[in-house]
Amino acid sequence: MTRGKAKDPDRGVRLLWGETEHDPRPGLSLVRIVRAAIELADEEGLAGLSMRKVAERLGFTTMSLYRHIPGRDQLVDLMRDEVMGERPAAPAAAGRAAGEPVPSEEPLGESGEHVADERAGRVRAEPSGGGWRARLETCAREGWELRRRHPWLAEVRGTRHIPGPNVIAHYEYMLSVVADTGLPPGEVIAVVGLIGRFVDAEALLLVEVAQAERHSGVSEQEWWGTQGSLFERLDRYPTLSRLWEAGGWDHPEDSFEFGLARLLDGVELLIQQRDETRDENALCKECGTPVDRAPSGRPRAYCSRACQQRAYRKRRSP
Amino acid sequence: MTRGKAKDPDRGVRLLWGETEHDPRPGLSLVRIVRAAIELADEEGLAGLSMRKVAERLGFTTMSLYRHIPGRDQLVDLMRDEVMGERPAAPAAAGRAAGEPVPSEEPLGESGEHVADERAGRVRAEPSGGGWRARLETCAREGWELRRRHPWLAEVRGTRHIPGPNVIAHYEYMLSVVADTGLPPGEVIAVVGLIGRFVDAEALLLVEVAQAERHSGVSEQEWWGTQGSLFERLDRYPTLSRLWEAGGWDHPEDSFEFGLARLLDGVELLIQQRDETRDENALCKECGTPVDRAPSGRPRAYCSRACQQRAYRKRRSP
DNA sequence: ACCTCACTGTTTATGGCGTACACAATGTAT
DNA sequence: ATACATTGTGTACGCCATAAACAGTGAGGT
Repeated sequence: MTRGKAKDPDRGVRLLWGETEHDPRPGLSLVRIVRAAIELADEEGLAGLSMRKVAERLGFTTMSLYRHIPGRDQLVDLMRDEVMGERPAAPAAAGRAAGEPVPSEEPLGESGEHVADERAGRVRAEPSGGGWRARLETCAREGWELRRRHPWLAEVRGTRHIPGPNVIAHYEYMLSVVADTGLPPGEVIAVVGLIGRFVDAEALLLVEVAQAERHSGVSEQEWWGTQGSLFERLDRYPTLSRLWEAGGWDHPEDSFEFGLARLLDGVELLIQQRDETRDENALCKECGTPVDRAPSGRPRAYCSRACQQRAYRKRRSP
Repeated sequence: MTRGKAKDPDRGVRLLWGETEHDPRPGLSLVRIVRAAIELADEEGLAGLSMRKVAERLGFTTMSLYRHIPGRDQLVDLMRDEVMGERPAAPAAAGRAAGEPVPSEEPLGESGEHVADERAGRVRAEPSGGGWRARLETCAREGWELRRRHPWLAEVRGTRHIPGPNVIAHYEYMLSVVADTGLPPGEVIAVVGLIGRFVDAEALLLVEVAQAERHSGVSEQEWWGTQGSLFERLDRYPTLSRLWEAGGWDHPEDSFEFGLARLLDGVELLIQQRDETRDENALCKECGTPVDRAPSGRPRAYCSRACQQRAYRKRRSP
């Protein structure tokens, strides 16, 4: 894979961000290829996605695809951005980033004001109440939901995938949610990355199970049953055996829900810590110099008795 | 991949758990193949690991490998277990699970008491002070370290890899560490899985960067620089721009350290909650019946005023 | 000594993959 | 009408895993 050279390195960007030339003519077109590829990947997974099969599904030869797309990698980028444009559940109108839904060919929703000169990807409709935690959780859940519809999304690996408008819109929104917490920039980015990678990792787990079941014809349980002689050897591991007998594997936690809760808890703790630190490093309300924090007790508002007194006098007789 | 049928489903288990037949004869052997494969994967990644190249490296034909190993998948299983047997940093002697280091051919360490009838994998030397958190963190760090030595380890995907003795020993140890916290079985397993998947996901990130750099010859920075026209389009995303200008990407957090800290914080919180719950569900100190928890305030020690009074009298005049 | 047989390595072949390259058909601009 | 850009096709290359048939080699039994 990815053996092709980049004769025109900008081609990938333009395909994703360029105005969609939706010609109703017969024959191949970018969107048709992308659509067919998504269908195929939905059915057979990303490993089952091949240029040959996409072409077959469209009734063309393999090489015809290359007249529209530089190669397989760019096709995947386009597929990713396409599905990221699907609305999560309730349809949403334009947002603050000059939005207009991007799903090509037919926006499917009622057309709002057209901006059309540049695509900016689908963005969230409104802040949609709740604190950062509820919103971040919703983001994670929508990502999870999306990956249940399009499992291959979690299989997309590699760091050099060009983000399209919809991918960026998602990213922008998540960043804005976390940025509202007042965390420093580096940590905002880290939190968003952490959550995103978590969702992907968990989704990948499910994909792998499904994939193995599909193309082996044997369910996960049955398959492990086949490896009977393995389990006999596990008796000598005390913790393993104890947990097994306690039914730990019979009633497993939902690993997505469990992990998400732990992760959000961890982030919440970080935010609390930062808040405290900020308070402790607060400036004197009177003179502006930094207040040194006390080892315990209520954080001080003034740097010295003198300032405290000055402020008191001001309050009494302004 | 994985197109071979399982004529002998137990073969995989026996290869991993069977006594190592280390024949010093010339020619091929299981261990030689596994060693060569590990070298190759260390250099070229799991995607670069092919039966052809392994055979070439050993000076045999491709098909000769199949006389010793059912297929590529099983080879990967064997490689995984092999490297899991490497000692983390300080060499460790036998543990409680009838340990003996498994790294085949030559154990490399000073031989302790031989048990030898069955392999049980390398296990930790001792509880090695510190609470669950320090120990779990050490586990994660060792996993991280191992994946830096053998990056392909993170690339091993799929749910149907048979664990060998060393893999199981690691798992057993992590389970025991978390089990010590008193969490219910399902949650113990969930925590260990969560941490494990996190380490893998983060390691995979690095692998992907390195891999892309290696076989494209262009560094990550340079490559993204090539996509210049992308960044021009990102100006209209407010949060993205703000974080960019604030230098969020210039001084990024160490995503492994950051994520691990959040994760452990989240787990710690869970454990605290469970402890409180346990206290709240504590039994009456006098009569033993469960105490119903109050919505707020100090948890009650007695189920009723009557029991509280009885206990008080006992204390006064025993 | 001879035959048998298991073990080990080789040769050949099949079907899959991404894509480079030369060629053909078609519609548009000059 | 001619030149040209666009679009689709056919062939070919090198890579992958592995199935199947074949060949050499040494051990055991007769």
